[in-house]
Amino acid sequence: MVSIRDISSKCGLSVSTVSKALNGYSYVKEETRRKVIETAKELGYVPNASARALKTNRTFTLGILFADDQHNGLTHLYFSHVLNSFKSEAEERGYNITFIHKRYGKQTITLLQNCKFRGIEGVCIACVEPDEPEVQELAGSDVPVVSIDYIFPGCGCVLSDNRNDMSELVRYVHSKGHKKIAFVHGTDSYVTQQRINGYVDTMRGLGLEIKREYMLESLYANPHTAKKATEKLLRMEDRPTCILLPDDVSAFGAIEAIREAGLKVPEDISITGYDGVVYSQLIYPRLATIRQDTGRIGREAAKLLIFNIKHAQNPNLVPIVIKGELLAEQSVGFAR
Amino acid sequence: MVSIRDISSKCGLSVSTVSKALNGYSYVKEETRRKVIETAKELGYVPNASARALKTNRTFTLGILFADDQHNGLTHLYFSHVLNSFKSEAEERGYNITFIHKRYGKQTITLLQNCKFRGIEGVCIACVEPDEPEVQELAGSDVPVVSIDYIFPGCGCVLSDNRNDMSELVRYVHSKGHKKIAFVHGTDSYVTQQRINGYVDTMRGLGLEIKREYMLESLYANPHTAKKATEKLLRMEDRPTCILLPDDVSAFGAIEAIREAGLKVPEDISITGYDGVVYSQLIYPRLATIRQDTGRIGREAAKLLIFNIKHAQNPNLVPIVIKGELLAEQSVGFAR
DNA sequence: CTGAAAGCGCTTACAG
DNA sequence: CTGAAAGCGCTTACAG
Repeated sequence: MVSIRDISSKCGLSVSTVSKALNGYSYVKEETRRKVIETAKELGYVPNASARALKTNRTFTLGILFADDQHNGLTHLYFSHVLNSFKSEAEERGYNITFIHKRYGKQTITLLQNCKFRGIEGVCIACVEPDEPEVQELAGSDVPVVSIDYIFPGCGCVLSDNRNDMSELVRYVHSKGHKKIAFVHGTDSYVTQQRINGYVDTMRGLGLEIKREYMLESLYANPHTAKKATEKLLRMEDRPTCILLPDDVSAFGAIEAIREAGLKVPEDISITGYDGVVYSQLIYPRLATIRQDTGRIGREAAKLLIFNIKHAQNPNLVPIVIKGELLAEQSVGFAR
Repeated sequence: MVSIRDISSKCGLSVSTVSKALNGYSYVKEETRRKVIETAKELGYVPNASARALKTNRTFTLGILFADDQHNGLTHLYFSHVLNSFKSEAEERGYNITFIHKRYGKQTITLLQNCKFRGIEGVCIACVEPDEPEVQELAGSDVPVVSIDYIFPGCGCVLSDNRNDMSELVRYVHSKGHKKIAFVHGTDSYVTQQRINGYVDTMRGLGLEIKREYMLESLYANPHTAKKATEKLLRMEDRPTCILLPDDVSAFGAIEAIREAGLKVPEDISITGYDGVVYSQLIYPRLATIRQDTGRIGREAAKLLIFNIKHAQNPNLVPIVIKGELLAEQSVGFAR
């Protein structure tokens, strides 16, 4: 590997001058700079990130912590979109992306130790069990953290506008004449709380009855538990005319249950999804849903994290809320 | 940050002894080792990866190059699954994962330079425009490369068994009585070539006519171009009784075209997908398709890459072929 | 079994 | 504008 020293001897200059010329700092005679750069190219010089990091204490590396309760990880349709835009934005700003894990050779260390070890400058936490002690430790450490769809005290965060988006969804369904609106919600979490609040308050505001039996729990992104919940709702004497599902994948499960019951969407019963993944718009009937602006969520998260790295003494902790978009599609019909 | 030097002074030992004790090499008195480890824990010592890498020339970091022609990147359903298992396997073996890109601060460098700069030990190339000069440069360099679904000369690779899987699909469709089998294939690539070969040879072997008009090109993972191609096939006088699509996402486009033509799957026309993504089994009719073993593909790629890093002088370049699984589902009916 | 010394490749005050 | 020197935190022959 050719080093700065090779350039220096070839040019007859000191190592420090070469370093300055290469990095464009301080005063270096234009001619000298040109000669150095030319020689570097000629020799195929590539700097050594480890050496630089050791000296400057900067790695320009952001970590991603990314694992949901069902271990979908990267295959989670919603979060893979968020991650994708996070990555683009971060790379554009000169940062590298890596994944945080617990391995250290053949041993196991904590997530925080892994970050320290590798000199990771900041971490984006998404789609993770926030109650895990190691995640808490990381979020409470001096490593800047930005979370998505969850609030860690003292950390920046980007949130989708669950409460208001949910409210909009309920109002839309109501505008189609529905009064008996069931809500199959995800398991308990910050997001779920927000959505339940949006649902309950809006129902109340519209003067609609909130039936305890109309609110069922199901795992996120799990069509099977969603199917079960839907079946339960369909069996009720006074069954709902519309079912709100926790996400689009769950909606696929609901559709299956409805079809197996010999019913049709939206003629016999209406449903909605959540997230607005591409598949929800490729089926018939197209799914009424909330399309999350995953591009903005990821980009804002990257920007915020980088900002907070630069302003570690005075980070921006105000939640950034990203509004979703109602897709008023075919799976909601007029209530009869 | 507490360093090895802090431990050494606290213990009254030399830095070298501390290093040896911590790393478990060479002879260190058991008592000494215990004292060092205890003090390290007490002080909250975490090693410095940059310093170690600078000295040992090893980063234990694998790079991912990952961008398809349509810039789906991480959101590509098939490849995100492959990546997910690649990541698990690599991390279990003590390697870190990062993404390769062209940024160097505010400047742009080549992919190979980025790898050299960051000391990346090996790269997994997936879902990329293999003809790009920078990708070629990387694949032809001394950095070990493993590719997925593509063969770079001199590099290891993991391939799905496109030719045989395609053949199995055609034979399955034929077993249901279909003779007029159209093939909407993806744009030209290694994978496409293999599948076309599988299609053509099997059709021929079954004594079926191969109509030039039955073979149409469409972008991968693009429901819109697939829909267009399907519409074209449906308008033909002598239209096919079954259409093979390039992937499951495309199949969604085909289904739309068929529905809009007032026809039904599989009663009026049969279709198949490819890849076996989860959504293909959540719709009605469930999609007949080839389910790729993305878990194995990713794991084998990681294992192979790590093997080739360790055996750089004598790498394993024999393609690893991973068979898919035929899902004989509802979207193919009996030909009338 | 332990330690002194060199050095990985770079950056950066400091002096000139 | 240029250079000598120190040092980032670690590992590793080598000597004892």
